[in-house]
Amino acid sequence: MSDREARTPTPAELRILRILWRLGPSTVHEVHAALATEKSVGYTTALKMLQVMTEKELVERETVGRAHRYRPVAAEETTQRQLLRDLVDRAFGGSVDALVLRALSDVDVPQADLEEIERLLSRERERRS
Amino acid sequence: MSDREARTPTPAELRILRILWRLGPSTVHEVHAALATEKSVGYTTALKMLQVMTEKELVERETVGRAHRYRPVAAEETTQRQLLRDLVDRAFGGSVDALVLRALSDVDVPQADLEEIERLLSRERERRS
DNA sequence: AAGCATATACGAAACCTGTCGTACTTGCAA
DNA sequence: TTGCAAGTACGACAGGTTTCGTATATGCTT
Repeated sequence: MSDREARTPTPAELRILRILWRLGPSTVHEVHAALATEKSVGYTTALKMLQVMTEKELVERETVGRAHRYRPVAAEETTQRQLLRDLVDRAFGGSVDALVLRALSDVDVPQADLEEIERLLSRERERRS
Repeated sequence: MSDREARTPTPAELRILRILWRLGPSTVHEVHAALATEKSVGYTTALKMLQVMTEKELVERETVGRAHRYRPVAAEETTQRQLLRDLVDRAFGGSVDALVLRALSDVDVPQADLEEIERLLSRERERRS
């Protein structure tokens, strides 16, 4: 249990990571302030989360005076990929395109986005040729 | 707590749902047999899961002699959409296309799949015009 | 009718997540 | 130098998930 596993972050952990990706390295105070705008939560809760996340190596911290400044260990992109991989495996039998197709068939996706994705997709496809 | 919430299934629940979607309505015995091929787990564990899932209304059951036959309440497609919606909200700031783009940039997606998706995408786009 | 095989029901333990209260530390201002 | 403000550390608990052991019910075979 003490080692390298790179488990996917829990929902509460992800909420904090998103704040750190947005704000950059931040103190508990700053994280708590940002968190409190979307969800009522105590200061020590934010602190404890960050401590646990440090333990799990989801974040690193640097000492600044008497306080700590936290930063995410993984880039947002990396974590998003990991979460997608996880979902693809758990719910789509490992097929990325089954997931993509399902996502695109969502009625909420605006027409304009479909066109945009189509453009990016063909660019991506060509990049690989 | 007694009512309509439609929470997303937990990982273990999803494993069972996938079996039911694949096999159709099944007994505990059948679910356990299928489950055991991918993961070593006791019979009563499968039974208990199904009981809890019935409680949560993730599955329904019908009595067949002394046994029960279980079926998923929601279609696979519906659950996949729900899980995607959840991930989009938690990790992609609500943007479906951010998720799709990230999924497609995965190096594991074969070239042929990109082409396939492109085809389906343009069909979907036209369907909506 | 007895007894075995096959079911379900139920309770509880181990673990994880998320929340917070309380105790402790430390730097700085008066 | 004393004490307050601003921090961290730690323990604990409530709730949920996952696992399984044990108890109980029931139908079939002889």
